[in-house]
Amino acid sequence: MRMGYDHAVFSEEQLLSVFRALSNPARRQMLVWLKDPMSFPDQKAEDVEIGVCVTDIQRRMGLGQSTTSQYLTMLRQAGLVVATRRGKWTYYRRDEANIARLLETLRDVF
Amino acid sequence: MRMGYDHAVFSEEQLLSVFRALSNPARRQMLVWLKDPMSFPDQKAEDVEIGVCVTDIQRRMGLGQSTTSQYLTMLRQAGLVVATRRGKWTYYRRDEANIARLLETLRDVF
DNA sequence: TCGTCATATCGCGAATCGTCAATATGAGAA
DNA sequence: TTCTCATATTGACGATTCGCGATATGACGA
Repeated sequence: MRMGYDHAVFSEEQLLSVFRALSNPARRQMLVWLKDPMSFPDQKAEDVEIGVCVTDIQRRMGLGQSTTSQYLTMLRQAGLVVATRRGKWTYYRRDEANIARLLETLRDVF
Repeated sequence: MRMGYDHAVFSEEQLLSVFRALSNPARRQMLVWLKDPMSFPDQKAEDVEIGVCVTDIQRRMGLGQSTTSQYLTMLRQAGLVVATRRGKWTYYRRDEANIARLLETLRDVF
């Protein structure tokens, strides 16, 4: 018995949302920075696994609050990050498993 | 002595043009179909290495002539395909070498 | 030199994107 | 309940994209 996917299948729509999300330098930057949550100045070590909160991401990105929130929503809908609500904060972290099988799928396009 | 790149470097601008080019189902389809030039109905075996001409691509895509030409130009500027003019025809083929090192670069983003 | 064919470029309207300020929602604190 | 903070949603508006038809360019054949 095994887990995960042999051959990840993404719908055209899913693929579209992924490429759209990535065709913006700010959103790509978020994704790269989220690889290392501790690289955010105010990140607490105990929250590393749950992710980084929107305000911290916003400050580092230098974008407006609403823009930051929207971009994170896009990344989430594209399946690139996962959001977890805890108290009044929403933490975002990369969805590494999904990103991995996405990279696998890209071999079909590339 | 070796050839190629250890660590492919793409500028932010180049990456942007790549993701923009791919964030359109029609352009992605072109790229996939171009993997096998002989899959185009009127493709001649002797032209396989040089690519497929615009008209053949257009017919298969079902897009307008100008749209097809523009999309191919985008794919070329993104470094995903190469154009070769021969007589009145322009043949397009995938730039496999560049696509390969692009896929390598994506590991940094993903 | 003409006419024709293959391709590229231009110009367009409709749709979407980029980003913001303003406002709404929702959860703790008082 | 009421205030405040973190986040999400809405509305706006210029910039860009989508795909087209019309037109320009460029190469060949007559």
